[in-house]
Amino acid sequence: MESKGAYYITTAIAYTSGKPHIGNIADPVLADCIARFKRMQGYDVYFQTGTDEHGKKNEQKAKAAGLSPKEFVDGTSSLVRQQFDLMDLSYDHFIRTTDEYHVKEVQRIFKKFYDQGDIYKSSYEGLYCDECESFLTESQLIDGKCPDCGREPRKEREEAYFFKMSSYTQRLIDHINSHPDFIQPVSRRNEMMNNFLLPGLQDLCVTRTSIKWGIPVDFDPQHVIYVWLDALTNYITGIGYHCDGESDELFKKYWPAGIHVIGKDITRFHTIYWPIFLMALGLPLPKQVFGHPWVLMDGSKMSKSAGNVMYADDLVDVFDTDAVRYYLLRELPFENDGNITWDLINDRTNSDLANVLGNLVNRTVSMINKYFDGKVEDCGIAAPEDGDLHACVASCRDKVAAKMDQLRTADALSEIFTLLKRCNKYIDETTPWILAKDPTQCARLSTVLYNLVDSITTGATLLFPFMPETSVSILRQLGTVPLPWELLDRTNNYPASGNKVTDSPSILFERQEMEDIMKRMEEKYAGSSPAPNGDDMQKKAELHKELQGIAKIAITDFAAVDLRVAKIIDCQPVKRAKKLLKLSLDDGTGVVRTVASGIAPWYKPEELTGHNVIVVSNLQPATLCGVESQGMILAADAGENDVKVIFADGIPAGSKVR
RNA sequence: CGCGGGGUGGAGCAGCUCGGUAGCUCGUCGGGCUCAUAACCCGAAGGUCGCAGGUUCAAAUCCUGCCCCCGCAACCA
Repeated sequence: MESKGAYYITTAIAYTSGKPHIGNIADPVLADCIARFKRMQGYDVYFQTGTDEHGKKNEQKAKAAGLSPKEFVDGTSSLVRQQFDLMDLSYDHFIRTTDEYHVKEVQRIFKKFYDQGDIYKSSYEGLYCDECESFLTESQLIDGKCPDCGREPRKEREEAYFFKMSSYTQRLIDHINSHPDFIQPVSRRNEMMNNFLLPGLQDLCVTRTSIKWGIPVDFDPQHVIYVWLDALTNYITGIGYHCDGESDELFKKYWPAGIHVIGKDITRFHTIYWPIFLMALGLPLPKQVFGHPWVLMDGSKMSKSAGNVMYADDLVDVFDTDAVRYYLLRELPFENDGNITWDLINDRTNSDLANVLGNLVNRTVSMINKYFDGKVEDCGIAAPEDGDLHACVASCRDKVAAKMDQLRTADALSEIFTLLKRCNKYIDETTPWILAKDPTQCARLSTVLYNLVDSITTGATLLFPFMPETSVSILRQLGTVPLPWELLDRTNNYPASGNKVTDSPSILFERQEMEDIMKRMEEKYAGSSPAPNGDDMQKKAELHKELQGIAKIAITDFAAVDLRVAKIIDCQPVKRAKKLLKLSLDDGTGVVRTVASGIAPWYKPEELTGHNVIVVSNLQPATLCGVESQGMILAADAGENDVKVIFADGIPAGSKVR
């Protein structure tokens, strides 16, 4: 097949602070689908993904785990890669920002920017809080004080390198205006223009001295190159770009990228800073940046603290890789955030994959075995009802391609399923089981079944980018191989005679009931009790996992926490704070203890006054929204978005809790 | 007045850029069929498109105000 040209596709590189959840996986799955589709169309595709490994968060997590930063990210990077591989991603290269070639090239790029005047050394002057070791902006201050600790910040200058964004702003605005497809979806483009570009860009601080775990500026090593210049450049370092020399063949062939697939939250970095870095390097800009929406767990953002995280490996255990891929590609919307729950994915898998697709293949193969001993043959006995089927099949390829051009994987899949449903309908129209009873209709029956096999072959071939394993499996059962792209808009591609379908058809997707799924998850996380529905089951499994994972402490550790009963003598809302209540407590000492507590959404001040609560009395004081909090009161997360204070009414103030 | 996104039949989504019979999937109900994974096919019910105004011959779509939800940020000690 003649190549239609090079196409370079990337995902955002995943941050290595822990195991990626299903929402993080959606991005590479989407990119993989596009990559596979482009390959099928005849493009010469290079698909890169990887991990972003520097930064303070990893530094801290590594320390907490008692590992060196590199040891830590080695572990999490391979965890990411495991999850990716589980989803059958066809990446050509997996880059790590700790890879030697990347580190060296980033340093050279930095130097080049510096030499040509794009980066200058200056000092960041601002208000600095010694306690929190961080710079604050005017707008962050609360009554002129640090919002975190309430201390008076002082003016401080810190040496840092800045990238002169302003000099490229107009060029970027012009580029975006003249390339309407550059930022997808369109709503993101408007957001970038109105909020960042038109008001004018500030120069970007591109180094830190407070971070150690990163790529040092080689000519000024106490500075570490800050995340975006490090992370974004992976797209060119990964294919062998050399800023002060001849780039590798790979780079010459594939740059500029056809598309960067990213999550919507990092659109700004990919559509403003990244293009400007590229302009400064004198490189062409990527053709397209797609900031896709998120996958939400039952309507809210997945997060470990909320306990609503779903992982690819758990889902694959239950539904298989292709079903999970299918769900993500079918349900991840284009504009708005999508939703995932165990029930939703099971419904989708049962109705689309088991009923429509799996059953179609199964009934077709079964009939051919039953009536013709597995042999497929077109005896050329056409009938009027064949026409509509043929038209549907022949038009499918271009409809799917049109949707894929717009990155609408959900709509593309829906086109393929229109074809599959048409096949099911064709079976009803032609009633093969009736033809089979009439020996004179034998040739017609054979043609009907041939038409079915031929149509499914087209459908299965088109399905490949979405569900590669399933596609191959269907074609194998039909005794054939994928069709070349050029033939997909025609019918009668299947050999007119000679091929045989498998004599032992296998079930592609088993129908599952939620109860069975629960049982399996229960076995996996033994100890959880049966649950009434899938979401609940998920929560229990997560909770069990969480409790297993918590390190045991010694009794002396617990003894270090001083808990006292205290009476709430007054309670006031805190101005400018939505969640905080300021409590005045009598802890038996006679001195009023003030505690700020984030319970305002659940309690009115007057409901609390007079009650006794348990307070952690020896907690390091901290200031929240200008209120110095001397301790914390105990409360429980009683459910989804519900907090209950633990009352100790009837116990005298000052009593020690142990 | 912090920034941003959203509210469409029971559920999940599309339609909104460029106004003109509200579409898809699941579920429900009724019918058909028996090759097949209680699968498949046909039909039906079900929506004043968050609320209130405005522009217009015409508004889910454009404008204004309000209500509610969700992210981020901040304030969960």
